[in-house]
This record gives sequence, C-alpha cells and structure tokens, in this order.
Amino acid sequence: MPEGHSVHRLARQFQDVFGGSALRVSSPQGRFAAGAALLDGQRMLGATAHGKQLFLRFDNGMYLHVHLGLYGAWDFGGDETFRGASSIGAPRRIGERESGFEDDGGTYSGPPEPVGAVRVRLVSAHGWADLRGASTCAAITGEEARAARAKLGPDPLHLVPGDRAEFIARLLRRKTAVGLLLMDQSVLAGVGNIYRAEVLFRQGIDPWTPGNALSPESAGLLWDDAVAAMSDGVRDGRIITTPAALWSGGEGPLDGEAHYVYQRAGQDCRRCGTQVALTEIGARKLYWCPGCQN
DNA sequence: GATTAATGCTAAA
DNA sequence: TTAGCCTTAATCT
Repeated sequence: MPEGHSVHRLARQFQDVFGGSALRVSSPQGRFAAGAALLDGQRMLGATAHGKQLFLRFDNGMYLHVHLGLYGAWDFGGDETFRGASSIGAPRRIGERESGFEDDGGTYSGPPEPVGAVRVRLVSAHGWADLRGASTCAAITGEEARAARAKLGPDPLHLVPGDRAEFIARLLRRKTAVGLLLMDQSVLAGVGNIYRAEVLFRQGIDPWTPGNALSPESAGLLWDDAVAAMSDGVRDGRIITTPAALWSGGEGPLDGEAHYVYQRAGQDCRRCGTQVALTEIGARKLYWCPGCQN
C-alpha cells in the first residue's frame, strides 16, 4: 500500500508521461463511467500529490481525484516515452513493480485488453495507465479539490515554509497517543503504518506518548525525520529506513533488512536486542521497541 | 479452490 | 468501536 512517497512518485510520473496530452478516459469495469465521461478528451495539464491523495488537473477545470486506499494500484505501459514508468501501489510488493513498462519491441500499438477490474483507463497517443482497487476515484471541480486538500495536514514531501511549525502545533494540542496522531491525515499527510513505526523508532519515541506530552523540539525532530525518510522513499521507490551498514546485500537491503521494527514482532531489536513488540491500535498493527522507545 | 492479510479510510452503530 | 469497502498475492487446504 502506498504511503505518501508512492503517491508523489505517481504524480511525477503522470506529469512526465501525460503532461499536456489529450487523454481518452474510460472505465472498463464500469463503476466510473459517468466520471470518465466528464474527463474524456480533455488534456491533462498537471498532476499533484497531497499526502496519499492524487489530483490530476484537466483542461476543462475538472480534476480526477484518486486515493489508492489499501489495495489500489496504477499500471502503465506504452512506447519509449513510457520507458521507466513503473506500476505503483498494491500491497505486499517489494517496492514498486519493475515490470510496469511493457516493452513490445518499439512497436506500441495501443493498450492491451483490460485485465481484471480496471476502474479507470487513461490513454494518450503514446501509452496508457490503468487504475484498479482504489477507494476514491472521482471527477471533481477545482473547488472540491481545494476542499479535499484543506482537510489534510502538512505533507512532509512539500517543502512549504511554516509546515514544520504547523505540524508541531497540531501534534502538541492533542492528548491522543502520538502513534495514532501520525496516522491521522489531518495532522500529518502521507505517513502510513510503516513510516509511523519506523520514524517513531528512529526518534526513540514511545508510540503511547500523548501528543501534548511531547516537547516542541522532539516534535520538530519527528517532522524532520519524516521529511528525510519519505524523501528517501521517493528516491528509492520503496521504504528503506535502515542504514546501509545493516544490509548484507550489496546494492540494497535484503528482504527483512529494510526496516527497524515494522513486521519484526518478536525479533530482536537491531539496536538494543529487546524483542520488538506488536499490538493493534485503530485496527492497524503497531510495532515498536520497548527498549529503545520510551 | 478457499482463505487471509495488506503501506487505508469512511460511515454507521 | 465495528462493519464495510475493494482488489490482489501469498498462503493455506
């Protein structure tokens, strides 16, 4: 599942392959037929991510608003201008899928027959993108897009002056556990279950600490580390929070080496040897090291 | 072939 | 706080 870094990569990719192009918009699965009709034939002018939400802006002022949710994914294919466009989203993949670009030997002749439940298909003269499994997929107005973004907190992947202070303020005025607050998209947009666990570990913060018990300094460092970790994620196309010194692979971490605590319940903490703990809060699994985080 | 879990969120209870 | 949504890959029988 995509956390914010994946959606930012998607926005960049949409800009690269479709920016300025007129698109045929359809819904092979049928569930988005009415919305597709509102966008069909328009040029896609811009692609923006805010947290986990993706906004594609079209010529007529409408936006395609997509939230991948827990299982959504985009697949891309096309001619040489789509080379390097990887599929993004979908759970339990190690990073983004490498086979997204379907090389047909330089004779691209249109998109393939839709496979499975394709909610939206975008097609330009040079390639295509298929969306499936998204929890939100809607054609909305600019006003609605602004309203959707207004509900979100600051995004660590937007370098906006004041966002750091805004995050600190939003964190410190709540007595909810910081482990829950980091998943609250109105507090911090784009962090999901992996970054939640990993950034709290790296900062040595107990997930059960109430937001209003944190110091402004540690809240600021939490923001800074989210910026660092998620920027790495945008660069790598996968979430790696451990340093190279801990990897046995030459170019990157092997499976199971990319995280400090996420999905490592019962294993020894890489730093102090304490068994990594696991519980559920808010119907999501929370991993942490009771030795390092207190 | 059936079951389960998954980087998420909403709305109802 | 729980049920529901939505899809796929991995893990079972």
